[in-house]
Amino acid sequence: MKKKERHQLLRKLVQQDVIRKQEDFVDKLHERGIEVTQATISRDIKELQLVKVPAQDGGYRYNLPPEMNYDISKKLSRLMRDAFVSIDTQREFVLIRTLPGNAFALGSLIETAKYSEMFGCVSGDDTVLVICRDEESAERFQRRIISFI
Amino acid sequence: MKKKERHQLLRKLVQQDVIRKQEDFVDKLHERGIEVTQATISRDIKELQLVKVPAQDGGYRYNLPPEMNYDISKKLSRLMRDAFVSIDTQREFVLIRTLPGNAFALGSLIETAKYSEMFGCVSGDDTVLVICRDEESAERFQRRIISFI
DNA sequence: AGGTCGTCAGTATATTTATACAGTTTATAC
DNA sequence: GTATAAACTGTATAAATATACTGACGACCT
Repeated sequence: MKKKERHQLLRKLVQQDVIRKQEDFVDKLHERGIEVTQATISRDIKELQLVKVPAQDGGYRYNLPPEMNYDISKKLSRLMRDAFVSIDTQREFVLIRTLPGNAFALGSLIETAKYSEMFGCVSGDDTVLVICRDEESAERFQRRIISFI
Repeated sequence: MKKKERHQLLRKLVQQDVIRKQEDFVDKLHERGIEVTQATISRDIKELQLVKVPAQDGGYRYNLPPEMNYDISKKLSRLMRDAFVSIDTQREFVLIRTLPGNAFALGSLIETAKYSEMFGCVSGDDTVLVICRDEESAERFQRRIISFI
């Protein structure tokens, strides 16, 4: 296992799992049979510029570098302008319709952005369903998404 | 000194000074005659969702929450579209020209965004001069700025 | 072969950060 | 007023993170 590969993996992990502390990374890697220590993770985090963000649930979680988020934000903006059709809320659900074939990409971006209002997200061909934490979150989320257009 | 005020101050400090660790906050507040301990700062940071970002210089610095940066990025984008006139580099300097009266606002935004390429920044009425770390940074910085248009 | 340089990672530890607990103040109800 | 609860902070310490130091490994020489 080379450093480069590990870095790749860390980026992936930080996006798909909730990493609260560096030991979580160590554990995840151990699960995959990769031996590393917290010290190495600390150095990796420094190189990758991952950040520990205080989360809305009172905990903490590691995240991609803020700069990357610019990119995500930009991509989201571009995609929304290109493929957005409509958005609607119903209780804690937000339904976003896109031009056919674009929903999956949009869903991925939304997932990566990890909005705090969001609880989960499924996407089909022209529809993204976002499940928020509650009704209020759903409205806030809708406003956010609209602001990208 | 109420918590609210302190939070305001922390936001200001984190933007205008380089805060490497929580003790730096404590020191800055002491300088202003405000008594606080690291524990309080830790809790404040959690509430304000400030993040400790690995910096390009090998150190660390605290920053505004990534979400806020979206805003800054958006504002920058809007202002650039509205007021941008031209941009040019010369060695490690980048000169941005804007419509009269807009340079100061643009400079402030650029300062807030704290681009790693940037060393310093002065703004007049229709001109922002950005001093980068070196020639390469200057070019990278120019590309970045252009991408906002 | 041996020698030198550079990268990388572990161990041990220093440094930094988070928090349990307790005390104080401030708001709210009675 | 007094009682009770909630918000806030410091102290002490636990927990988490960063790093000095060291050794291992490989690349590239002579």
